Amino acid sequence: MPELPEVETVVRALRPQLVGRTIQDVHNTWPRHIATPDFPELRARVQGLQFTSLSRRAKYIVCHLTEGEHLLFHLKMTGHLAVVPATYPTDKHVHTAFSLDKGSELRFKDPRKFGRVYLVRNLHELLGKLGPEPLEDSFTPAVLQSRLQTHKQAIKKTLLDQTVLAGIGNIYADEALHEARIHPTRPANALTEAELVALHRAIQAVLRLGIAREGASITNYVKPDGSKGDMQNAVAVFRRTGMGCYRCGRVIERVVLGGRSTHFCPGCQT
DNA sequence: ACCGGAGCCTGTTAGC
DNA sequence: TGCTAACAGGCTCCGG
Repeated sequence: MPELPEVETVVRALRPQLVGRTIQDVHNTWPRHIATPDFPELRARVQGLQFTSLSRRAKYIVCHLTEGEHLLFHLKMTGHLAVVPATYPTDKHVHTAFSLDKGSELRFKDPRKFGRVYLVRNLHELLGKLGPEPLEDSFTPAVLQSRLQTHKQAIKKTLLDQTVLAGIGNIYADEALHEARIHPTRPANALTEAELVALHRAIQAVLRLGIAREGASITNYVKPDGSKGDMQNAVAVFRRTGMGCYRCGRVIERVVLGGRSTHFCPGCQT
């Protein structure tokens, strides 16, 4: 489900619902849902702790708790987080739930079971290898160039590497390359100066548009309240195979790169 | 060191 | 309609 804009949307929705809440208990029906530590230890360590703030790093949702603890969630493909009244009907795909004060519950459901929960004191252990955040001011065309120059593989594949750049996934990689008019199979370290500037601008533009439209509800993703985002109505190439390019009219093609569907316009991406 | 492919999972959809 | 195969927005591990 989620890439940077979707995860950012989730964080923004959960923040006012979680900050100030206290965790009273944790329930788990599928132990592997919790990556670290094991469930009994996680349960013991978070009981009584309070959410002090929420942030996002790459595609991780980071909950800062009292006592120096950090509760992280990765939604992977189909994860969904929501704060609901404890009396709200349950769903068979909720694998981990946090009972909060004031009768509410934070529920993590995930039909495909790829998503994970982490509890760490040291954030760097988990997040240290991630590349730069593409929407921060410090992310410049020169930074993009330095991140790409050691990668000769296809630019599409490189954009999905979270240690190169954080937060981009399959939708926004395809969209950014189309916006920048760059063919997805071009070697990452062979982009021209002008292309690097265009790609930098395109990455920021598509991610900002995705956030403004509260994410792309194409297959699974919905916001914490269950409603859809709007980015699916603004994509230029993603899952538009066989349809006309809005810019040049050529038919959008699909190829598989690094095992992932890749959509591009053969007319204006070179 | 790099690259492709399998694996993790279940649900939905496309095709016969 | 019903079965099967392909596919899914992520990421890690493994072997060549």
